[in-house]
Amino acid sequence: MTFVFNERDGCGKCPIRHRAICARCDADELVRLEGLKSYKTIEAGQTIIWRGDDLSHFSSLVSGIASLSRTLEDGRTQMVGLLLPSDFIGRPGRDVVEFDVTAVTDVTLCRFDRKPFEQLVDEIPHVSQRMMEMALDELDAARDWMVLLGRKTAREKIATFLEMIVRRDQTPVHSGGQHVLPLTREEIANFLGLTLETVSRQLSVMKKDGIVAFSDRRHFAITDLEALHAATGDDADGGMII
Amino acid sequence: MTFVFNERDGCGKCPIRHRAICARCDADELVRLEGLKSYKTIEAGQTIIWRGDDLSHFSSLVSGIASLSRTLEDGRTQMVGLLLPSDFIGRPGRDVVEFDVTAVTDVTLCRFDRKPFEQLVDEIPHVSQRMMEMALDELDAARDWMVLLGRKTAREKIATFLEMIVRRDQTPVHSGGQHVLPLTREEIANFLGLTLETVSRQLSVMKKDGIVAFSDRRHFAITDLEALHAATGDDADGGMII
DNA sequence: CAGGAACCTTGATGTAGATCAACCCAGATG
DNA sequence: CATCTGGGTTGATCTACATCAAGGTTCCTG
Repeated sequence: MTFVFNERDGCGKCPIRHRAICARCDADELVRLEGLKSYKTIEAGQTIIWRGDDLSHFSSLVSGIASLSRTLEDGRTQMVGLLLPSDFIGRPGRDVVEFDVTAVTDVTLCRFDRKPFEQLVDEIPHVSQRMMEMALDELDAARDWMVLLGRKTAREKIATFLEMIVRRDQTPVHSGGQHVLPLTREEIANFLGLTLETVSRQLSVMKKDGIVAFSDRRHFAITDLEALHAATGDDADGGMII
Repeated sequence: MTFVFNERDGCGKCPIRHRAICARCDADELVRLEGLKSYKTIEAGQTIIWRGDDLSHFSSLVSGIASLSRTLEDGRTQMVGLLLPSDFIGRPGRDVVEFDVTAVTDVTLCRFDRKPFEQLVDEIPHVSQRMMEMALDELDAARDWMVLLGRKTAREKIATFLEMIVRRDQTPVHSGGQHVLPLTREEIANFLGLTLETVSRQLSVMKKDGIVAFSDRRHFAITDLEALHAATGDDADGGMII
């Protein structure tokens, strides 16, 4: 399966040098992989890996956004994760992907071969510790999302989604409170277990309620953060990890 | 957060000796924790840990079934995982639980203190490797469940649930194809993101369809496995990991 | 063995969100 | 500049599931 990890405090450059892989490893240890890396770019909309494909190498997202999803035979699709820069595709121990990985925007990957990577995991204990922690964080996030999918109303789903986008937005100086909405209405729907019409309607309602303001289809600002949070259905402290 | 791992090939005794913790560690390494373990039993229905509680020790399920769930302020609750014997409660690196852990049946735990366990993870590389792999398996399972919660119909949810119960049933000789249903209708509903009435109705429909037969409220047999699978909405190969 | 209590089933009705459909708008393309 | 295309909005209608409600079982307890 695809394993995704999150490390937003990296340098933004090639993740081989990232704290993502190991905050405690010294340079020597990480240099081992340098020679094996290669870059690849994928256009928005293209599928990076299909469910069931062989996982010949590991990749780390350098730039762009990708999604992890599954589509049932009749076309219903559910997104199960969003990959942001420094997230990771591939997992040690399994050689087949369980979900489709698709480029949401143009994407650059830094790839390296499986074998040497697995060896790294095997030989450098910090790496598997780090990956364990990250897998556990992802697991928490997935379970939070299960609560959303199973029990939240359309409005709560949208509010939770917007709050998540805002929380994850790393835009240095949040330019006038403006945030980018990286997904189409349909993609949001597939993320939230809704239809695109419901997403559109609920966003309209929240505009009328004075919670969000769209300057354009892809850019919004939160005009009432309190109200947004109240609309999520979560309690004060509770928060997703991702 | 609570981390759960699955190792069905253990000895069924105290998990300290389990392959669950480390298949590759030698006896000496594992013996270190032996002195620290203590047992605790919890009655069915009791909460083992509340969300937000301090995680003073790690536990491993010796017998019984527990659930992992979250309840929203207004009472809606969503189960996010089922813990079976040899599953694990607690995770290195975080000291607070993100979900409620509740005993579904009477439960016996084998507990040991956090600090020594974290040290074990730190010092014995196989352990964190093993835990990473298990966390990744859980992650796959959680994502499969997200597809169910977000996109499947009530009937598909029930069918998937029954299929999962059957797959996980370790009963040595599946006594006449009989399986135990360990959850009440309400618990099933909370697992599947439904109401208990819908669960009851869909089970009735599947009885009429000749897919399941209940000998009693808690015991059933699958009378048409083909049809059961067809009703799950999954494709032929696709399967949950758990 | 009588009386609860917890659990389950089934029916009637309500409703959130899906589905179907028409139209709008912005950016690409010739 | 016209037109086309891929989103996006908004309305009308439908439906799967929730909600409300009334029994029915099973099992526990005195």
